[in-house]
Amino acid sequence: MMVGFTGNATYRQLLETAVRLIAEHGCRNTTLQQIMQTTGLSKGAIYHYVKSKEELFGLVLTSQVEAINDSFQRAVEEQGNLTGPLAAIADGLTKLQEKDSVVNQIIIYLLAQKDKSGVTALLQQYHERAATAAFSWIDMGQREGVINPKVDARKASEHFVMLSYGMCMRNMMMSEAGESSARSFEKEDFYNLMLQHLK
Amino acid sequence: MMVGFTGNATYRQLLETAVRLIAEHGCRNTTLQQIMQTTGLSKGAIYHYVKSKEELFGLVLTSQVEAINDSFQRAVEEQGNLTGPLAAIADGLTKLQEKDSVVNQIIIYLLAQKDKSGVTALLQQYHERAATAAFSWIDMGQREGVINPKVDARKASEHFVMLSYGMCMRNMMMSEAGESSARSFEKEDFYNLMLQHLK
Amino acid sequence: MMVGFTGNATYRQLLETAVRLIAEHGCRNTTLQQIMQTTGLSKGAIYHYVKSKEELFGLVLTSQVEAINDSFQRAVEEQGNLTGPLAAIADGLTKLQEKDSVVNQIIIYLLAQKDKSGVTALLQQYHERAATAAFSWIDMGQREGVINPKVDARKASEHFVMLSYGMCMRNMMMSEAGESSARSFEKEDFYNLMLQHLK
Amino acid sequence: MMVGFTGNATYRQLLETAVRLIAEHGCRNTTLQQIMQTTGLSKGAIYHYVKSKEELFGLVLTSQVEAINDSFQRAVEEQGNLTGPLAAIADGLTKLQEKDSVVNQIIIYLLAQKDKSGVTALLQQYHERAATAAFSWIDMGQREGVINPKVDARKASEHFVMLSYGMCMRNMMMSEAGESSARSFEKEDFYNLMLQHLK
DNA sequence: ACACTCGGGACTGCCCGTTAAT
DNA sequence: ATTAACGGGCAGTCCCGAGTGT
Repeated sequence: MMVGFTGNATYRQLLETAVRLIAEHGCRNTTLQQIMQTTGLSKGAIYHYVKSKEELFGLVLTSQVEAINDSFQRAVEEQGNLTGPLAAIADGLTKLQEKDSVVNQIIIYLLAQKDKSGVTALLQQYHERAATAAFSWIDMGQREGVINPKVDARKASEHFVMLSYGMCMRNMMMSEAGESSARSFEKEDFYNLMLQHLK
Repeated sequence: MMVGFTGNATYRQLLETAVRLIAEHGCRNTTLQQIMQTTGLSKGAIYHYVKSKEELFGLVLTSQVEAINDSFQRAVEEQGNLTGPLAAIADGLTKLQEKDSVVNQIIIYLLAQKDKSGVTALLQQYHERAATAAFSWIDMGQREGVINPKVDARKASEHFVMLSYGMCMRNMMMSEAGESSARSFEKEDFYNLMLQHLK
Repeated sequence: MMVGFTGNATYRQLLETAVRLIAEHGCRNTTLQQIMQTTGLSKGAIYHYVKSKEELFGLVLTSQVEAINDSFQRAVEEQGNLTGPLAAIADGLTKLQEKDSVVNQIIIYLLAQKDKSGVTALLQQYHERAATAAFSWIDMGQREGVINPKVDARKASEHFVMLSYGMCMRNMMMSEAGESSARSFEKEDFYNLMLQHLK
Repeated sequence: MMVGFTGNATYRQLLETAVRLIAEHGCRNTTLQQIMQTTGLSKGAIYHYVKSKEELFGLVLTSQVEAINDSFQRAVEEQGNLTGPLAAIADGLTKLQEKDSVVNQIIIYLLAQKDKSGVTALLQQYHERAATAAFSWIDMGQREGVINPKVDARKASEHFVMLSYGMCMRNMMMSEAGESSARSFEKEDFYNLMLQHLK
């Protein structure tokens, strides 16, 4: 269903509106009525493109991930302006978990209703995509000699993705907290951890 | 509001029923109507004890965590029947993330609506509790000499909690998946990782 | 669910409004929104009393049947002003099938969605009630000597109910028809038929 | 609109699919989407042949009736293998009311929305067709001397059709019932009744 | 203080039909 | 003559508060 619409104007409008509303009000508060009102589309029109609110959000999810991956590839190609692929990787991964990024909000939103048919598929799709992306990044690093070739790229990528999930959850939980003792594990810690493993 | 009811019969019935229904149907599908029907209580009666569905679930959450921590303490006291405190720690942490445990379901459920007033507090409460528990476990290990005293117990505990969050999310996402290449990171990997860090 | 509300004011208002709206616009066009608007009640209020639109209509159905039966009993008690119990019976039965009576509209409406859970029960309930009413009428006639005691009251009552159903359907089908050749079977034919059987 | 398509392939596919889906899921649950999906036709294509769901179902109705009448004519021609035209008539009429036959489901479905424009016409059409069929059957019986020539064929046919309607409704209501006391009026009773009247 | 009935408002999913484009 | 796109409408579900009685 998602195929073929990619270039459609209203379809893109739908996705963009969803992103904006989610960023503004969160997933749960982004109702179909708001989307209808903002886009000017009717309920039937929306249901012509997506078959549920969840699918819409899932589509937003993948599109965002795609964008992040693209920006990573571009960053690598431009090279040099980053302190090396390693930093790019760290940056790519952390981008996936910024406290209240749309991506994470959607993941949690979907996770909370994975009993609904179809939702699990969306989530697995995302995980697979994220894991392979991380894998390709590490692999690229190994070819270029910046990452120890002995490390199991597969396991390491899974490990990093999981860490990123963990940071996401923790950050969501601690957002707006005192931040005092909470700030004990941050981006740089994540970066160091990675270095330790990839040397 | 939660104080003073702890010993009340109907209050306990409420919690137990909630646990059972969540385990059976998941958080989202556990509606107030079902709880009403199962307990025989009326809507108003329930709201007399808890002021929202979220609070109820939060109460369930902490009660469950309490139970897990107790069982950990007991396990340590009995000692010997486990291969050492380290294994007990790993066990304690993994218990917090078994695929579809009630605890994790509730966490995700709450996380998905942390914009609601009060929910964030519940989550922070949980995180703090989990982190301090992990900290106390590591600390205990260091005193007994099984864990390298040089490691920063604070950071390590945060790290482990995050890893446990990550595994939780990944497992929820991949549940019912082909499990073929998915089984690349499991309990033993977690255990090894811990050993590496704590030596 | 219907028990206990019988005396409630809003509940009665609900039923009465339903009857009126059905009589005016038909079952299908009587939407919940109209009911809400007319009664001034909210959706939640309505669903507090009935658990579906069908149940509401079913409740209307039985209440109407009850009313008809009552009016029959009263007619018999007053006696004399009718040409005898027989005519009263004929009148009672025909009242159940006046072309566009609310009763028949509801029956058809429910019949058209008897696949929905609970609807079948409502219909059986109605049929049973109607059949036993007819039976009691015939029985009463036999005791008073106006009806041949040899006839099987059970069978005859079923027969009459079925005939009444048939007339209902036919009349609904032919309503607004030319009425020319269509008027070949009417109330008096029904009356004669009954006489023939009951002598 | 229905004229001219009779021989068309996709048109026939449409009808057949409708019959099958109705037989499987009932009228109400046979949605346009299902028909689209099963036939592979698009919404526009379907609406090119019929101008509403009701018309489609009406078309199915008449086609089915036609088929029944044909089978009756064939049965009469073969003669002898039946105990006489009378039995054939009874058989023909009862075939029109088998509990959950597609025919009756459609009739009820249409009856429930006879307020819609055009639906009444479809129903009258059906009734007329059924009544004249019954009339011709009785007439045929009188010419062959098996039916008392004194009976008013017109009235009798109307009577029988109505009885058949009544049985249809009753059977639909009582389907899946205890069948204990319900089984008081069945096919043979119907047959006897006919004999009584036609002698 | 405690318990509950009664009522309110919001939202999702679904479905049928029509219009513009080809 | 076939399709994609779109428009509205409706039922059912849910969580919750306001008012009532005890």
